[in-house]
Order: sequence, then C-alpha cells, then structure tokens
Amino acid sequence: MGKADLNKKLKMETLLNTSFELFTSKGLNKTSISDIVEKAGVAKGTFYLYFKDKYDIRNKLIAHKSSQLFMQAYDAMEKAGIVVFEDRIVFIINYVLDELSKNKGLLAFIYKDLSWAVFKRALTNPMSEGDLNFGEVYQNMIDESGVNISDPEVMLFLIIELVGATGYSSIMYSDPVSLQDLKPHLEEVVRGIIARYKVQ
Amino acid sequence: MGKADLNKKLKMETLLNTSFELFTSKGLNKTSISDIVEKAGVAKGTFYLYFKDKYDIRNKLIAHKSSQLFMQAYDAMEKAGIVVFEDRIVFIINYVLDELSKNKGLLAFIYKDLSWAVFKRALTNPMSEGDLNFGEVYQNMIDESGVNISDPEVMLFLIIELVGATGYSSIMYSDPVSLQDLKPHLEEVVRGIIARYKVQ
Amino acid sequence: MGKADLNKKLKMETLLNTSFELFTSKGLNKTSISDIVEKAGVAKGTFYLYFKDKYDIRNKLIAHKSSQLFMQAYDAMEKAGIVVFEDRIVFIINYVLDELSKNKGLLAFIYKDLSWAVFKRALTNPMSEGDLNFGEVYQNMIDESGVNISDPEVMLFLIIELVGATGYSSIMYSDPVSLQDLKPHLEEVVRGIIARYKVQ
Amino acid sequence: MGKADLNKKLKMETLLNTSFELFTSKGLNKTSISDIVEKAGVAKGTFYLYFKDKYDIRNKLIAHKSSQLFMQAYDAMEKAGIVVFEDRIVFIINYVLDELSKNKGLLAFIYKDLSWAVFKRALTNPMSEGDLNFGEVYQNMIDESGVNISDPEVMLFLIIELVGATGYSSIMYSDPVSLQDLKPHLEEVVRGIIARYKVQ
DNA sequence: TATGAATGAGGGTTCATTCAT
DNA sequence: CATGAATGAACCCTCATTCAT
Repeated sequence: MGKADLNKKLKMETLLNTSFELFTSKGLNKTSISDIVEKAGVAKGTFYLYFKDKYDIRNKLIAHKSSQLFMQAYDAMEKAGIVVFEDRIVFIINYVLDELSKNKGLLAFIYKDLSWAVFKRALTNPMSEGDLNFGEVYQNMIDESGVNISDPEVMLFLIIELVGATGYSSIMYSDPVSLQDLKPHLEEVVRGIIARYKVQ
Repeated sequence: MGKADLNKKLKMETLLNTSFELFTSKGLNKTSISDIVEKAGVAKGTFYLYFKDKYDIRNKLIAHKSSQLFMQAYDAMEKAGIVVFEDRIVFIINYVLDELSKNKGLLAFIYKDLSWAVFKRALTNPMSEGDLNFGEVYQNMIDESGVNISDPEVMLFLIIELVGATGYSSIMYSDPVSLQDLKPHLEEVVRGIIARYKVQ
Repeated sequence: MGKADLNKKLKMETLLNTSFELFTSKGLNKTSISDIVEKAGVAKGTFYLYFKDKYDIRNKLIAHKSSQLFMQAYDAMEKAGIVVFEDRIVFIINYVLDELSKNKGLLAFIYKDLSWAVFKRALTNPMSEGDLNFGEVYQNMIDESGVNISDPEVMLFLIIELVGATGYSSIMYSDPVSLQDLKPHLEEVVRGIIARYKVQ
Repeated sequence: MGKADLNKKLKMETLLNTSFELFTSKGLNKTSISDIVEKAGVAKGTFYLYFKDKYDIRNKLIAHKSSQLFMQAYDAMEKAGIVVFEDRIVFIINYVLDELSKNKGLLAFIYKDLSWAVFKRALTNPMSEGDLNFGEVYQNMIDESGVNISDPEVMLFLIIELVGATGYSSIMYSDPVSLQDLKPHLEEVVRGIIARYKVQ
C-alpha cells in the first residue's frame, strides 16, 4: 500500500471515528456534516470524496460497530468455554446488553432507525476485513452444539427483536424494569423460545 | 363551552388531523410546520398558540392514535365474544398487526421514536375523554378471565416489544418473513410467554 | 391597499430593481441570490417569498423591461405623428435600437437566453397593470393603417429576429458594421420584407 | 511527430470529443470539468494542461463544429450540381437547418452565446488543418457565379443572423411556426435580400 | 507529463420562530 | 386571538483549481 493510499485510509477512518463520536453524543439528526468535518479537521468537500451523505456513513458505522460488538461477545463466550447452545445464546445476549448499558450512546445509535434488514445486512456483509460474518457464526454455533433448529432464521429474528426492544427500554429508561431486573425474564423467555424451535 | 372555546377546540383539532395526515404520508422529518399550517388553512403564528413544536404535536398524536387503535381492537374482540385470556391477547395482536399492515404510514409514525415509556404514557394517560385507558382494560381482562399473572406489567412489556419490533420489520420489509408467515410464530411464542407467567 | 400590502409591493420592487441592476452589470450567471438580497438589504429567505428562483425573477424582468421599451417607442412614434405602416415599423426599430445602444446592459440582459417564445409571452401577457400588450398594439397598427398583411405573425417574427440578432452584434461588437452603418441596410431589408407580405 | 506528441494530440482530441458530447447533451452550464475528465478517462489536473477552462474548450469546439457543418453543406451543394448563386445560398441554408433540427443539442450548443464575432472567427480562422475557411469559400461562390454583390459581408451577416435566429426558435420551440413552415418564408425573404444587394 | 486527493468558498434552499399589525 | 411577512442561521452539496507525488 502506497503512502497516498495509507493517507486516504487514515482520513476515512478519521471521518468514521469523528462521525461516530458525534452521532453517539449529539444524535444523528443534530449532527451536521459541517460538525463532522470541523471536528475531523478536513475540508467540507473531502467528506463527499468518501461518503455519499450522512446516512451512508451511518450505515457503514452501524455495520462496523454491530459487528465489533458481536465479535467481542463471541470471543468472550469462547473464552468462557460455554458449549450448550441455549447457554451460548443467553451469554451473548447478556454480554451485549451489559456492553450497551455501559455505552448508551452506542445503543441509541445502533438502535434508532435500525431494522432487521439493516442489521442483517450489517452482520452478513462485513464492511472491513476484520468484521464478523454473524450469519456464518450463528450457523456454526448451531452445528457445533448438535442441536436441530426448525426455523433458525425466524427464531433468531424473534430473539433479537425481543431482546433489542426490551433491552433498549430498560437500559435507556429503566422502564418498566431495570436491565438487571429484565435479564432473568429475558433469559427464561428466550429459553422458552428456543425450546419451541428445537427438533429433538 | 363558549363559542370562542369551541372555535379554539376546532382549530386545534384541524391542526392535529392535518399533522397526522402529513406525518403518516410524508414522515415526521419531511413535514414542516409550513406544510401543516398551509394544509390546515391557518396562519403560521397560530400553530404556536396551540403547540410548542412539531414534537409536541407528534407526542399528542401518538397517544391519541395508539389509544384509538387499541380501543378498536378491544371492541372487535368483545364483539367476537372471545373469553379465554390467551385468545384475547392473540386476537388483539392480530387485529392490531392487520390494521397496521393496512396503514404503513400509521405504523411508521407510531413506531419510530416510540419507546415503551411514551407508549405506556399514551395508553395510561388518555389525552381526550374518549381515549382508552389501556392499563385499566388490561387489568380487567386479567380479572375477568380469572387467571393469575405473576408479573403482569413485565409480561405485557415483553409481548408488546416483541410484537411491535417483529411486526414492524415484517410489515415494512417482509424481512425475514411476511406478516402472514410471522403470525403463527408470534402466536406460539406469545402463548409460551403467557404460560410462563401464569400462576395456577 | 393596506399598509402591509404597500410594504410588500415595495419590497418586491426593490428586489426587481436590484436584480435588474446586477443582471445588467454583472450578468445573470455571475449574479447570485446572495448578491441580490445583500444589495437589496433584505434577508435571504425574503427572496423566496417573492420569487421561485433567479430565473423566475429574470423572466419577470424581461417581460417588464421589454414592454417598457416598446411602450416608449410606441409613444414616441405617436408623438412624431407617423402614420404609414412601414414608416411606423422602421421608426420603432430605430428607436429601440438607439435605446439599446445607450444601455448595453439592458441589451445583453433581454437578448441573452431570449427566445421568441419568451418574448411573445412577455409582450402579450403583461406583468403589471401598466405593461403594454404588444400583440394588440401591433394589430391596431395594421388595422389603422389600412394595410393587409398576409401572415402578420410570421412577418413580425422574421423582422424581430433579424433586427434583434443583427442589432445585438452591431451594438455590442460593431461587427461587421456599427449600428449607424447597419441601420440603412436594415431599413431597406425590412421594407422589402413588408412588401412581400403586403396584400394589395 | 514523436510518440509523445501523438499521445498528447490524442488526449486533447479525447477531451474535445468528450466535452462536445456532454455540452450537446447536458448543456454547457450543467457540464462540469469533473464530468468531462471522468468521461474522458483522464485525471482532473490533465485538463488544465490542455485548456484554460470550460469556456476555452467551448470556443474551440464552436469553431470546429460550425466549420464541419458548413463544409458538409458545401460538399452536398457541389454534389447536387447547383450553380445559380441564390439557389446555392438557399440550398446551404436548408441543409444546415435540417442538420440542426436533427441535432438540437448541437444547435443549442453553437447558438447559445454565439455572436457574429465568434462565428466569423470560427469560419475564417480554421482551428485544425481540415477546417473550412468559409470566408474564402463564400468569395469563391460569388466569383464563380458571376454575380456582383454590393456589400457581400453585410449581406451575409443579415442572412446568417436572420436564418440563425428564426431557425433556432422554429427548431427548438416550433414557435411561431415549425421549421417546415418557416422554410418557404425564409427562402423568399432571403432571395429578396440578395436581390437588393445584387448589382447587375 | 500526468495524477487525483484535497481544498473551501460559494452556491441554492429551507424553516422554526418572531412580532408588528 | 390570529395573522403572515420577515428573518437569518443553518443546511447540504458542487466545483474550479491547486499541488505534492
């Protein structure tokens, strides 16, 4: 990679990082491209060399940050040596929820305007080389644990949406229960869902 | 109520209705106050006599429209003569989902930026006299059917968030499954959740 | 007319006059809306209360200024007591050319991007009450002088385009001849054209 | 000519051709230098090695394309074996008008901002070796046909401006008449003009 | 020669909000 | 109460031009 290419990559990352900071602190709507370039220390036109608009950079960030988060959770799970399928799912849920409760800006950012469609795209079409392909990882988890799931995609969909929506409310507003109070409910319900999709 | 008060009430309702039409057709972000007052046929300044800003009017509308929707669902359920608790919940879910799939503008409107907190406030603090207090209705449903729910609020929370989030994705993007395909999954999972909270 | 309406009319005229000054001195392309409002001493948004964009104000100005010019020419012709049809046309041509040679900014402005279509619209759909309807005036000139023209619109079209295009070149660049040298040529050719369309 | 020179010439021609395509399809104002270099497949900076700016390239193109068009018309006229002076002029007019009506982009391009001065320069100072020197050709036409024209340059000027301006309006807007309807008018008037300048 | 990333002033346009009437 | 003209900051985006490579 030449010097110019390196510089380009660097500038792109600066823009991504700066945008992320602003999106998570001020929110997407309140962040203008002027804000981004000013903070990043580049000219306005430079932004448009790298991204189409604010929503382009947002989508790339959602993909990247979600992937990062799941990768962390997965690594932690492996380190913990958990093998039973349900336990693995529950571990990942708890890990992700704990991380998000530590970083509410990130939560607000990846949750707002986040649909399953965007999410799936993010997790199955990694943006940078290191990014996780969660689709494959999920399939591996199923295969390794020897379980048989009748409708794996729908099951994952139900779990992610349930966890995401309730987790968001608990973390952001502690309403109707705090995250710590939510967790046991969630665990039980998630295990119940998995049970229904398991084919013995 | 005097003539002036009547006029005032009328103007307020015109603004609410007009805003609703615009929010559901163009979306909140793309609707300006100019759009609203022009369509409503009042002066710009008049808007500010009744509402603080666009978000003020939106919150009032979410409360009102959600309440309306649940009231319809509840009425339909009663007419259908359904008595078993689980059946009632499932009926309401299906009714609401069907209505929302017929009116995607409404779905986008009441779902975007919708948190449990806003939602609960909407359903428990009726805006106009006729609005439903869903909190009471829910309690009645439990009492009437003679079931015993260990944690009724959390259970409702889990169900509403699950149904809302998955329904949104299915209706708006048919991803990962269409609404019709989602429904049986949802019904089974919801019945499973209720079973877990039932105390015999 | 109320005070507010008067003020509105005044502001519109300020914008029109300011735009005209800038268009005729700097040209249309080099004149920005910022320039206009700054010189006019109004806020940027105000411009958009009165005009759609730069081209809207230009079209209105072309109509207005062309009308004004022809009205002057026509008045002068009447004062001069000229009655013969050909003499009248020649008089108007010379008058208009002389005026334009005194005001090259105006010439550049009403000629650039000026098509017969725009011109006809300008002269037949007067913008303000005082503006001339040249279509009627032309017809009157024909009727009054008792001549019979076989194809009056096409004849006028040919004459206007010929005079406009050659006049523009002569006045602006004195190329291939100066305006004073052009005039006798033009007069002779125009008389020739009229002769061809006259039905005895 | 060395290899480098050849390459240079090639690049210049690529830029000219690309610009012409863009100018005639999108118009001058809407064509940016970015558009040109992107389509031409060269770097931005390269453009400035060959041309001062957009207007530089435009002027060169007007000269070249006008010359080309007249050369075609002249060749066709010779092939048709027309010898009478008036017939030759009329033939060329009709040929050029027909070509321009087939290619409105070209018409808009060579007509907008086109003055007699630019035009004359284009036709009398050929840009590339093959380009026509219309000044000479015109003189030849007069000499060959044995006519005697009192003021040949002014006469040509009047004809070209008349034909150009009316042709533009007819072709672009069919206003006030279509090109086909315009032609007989134009032919008669042009023959009338020539008659006036002929010295027997 | 040729490149193309970077610039940043400047463009047009929108819009929530105010306030004199 | 109601009006709506006026504001002007803020927005996004373009683009001719430069210059280090």
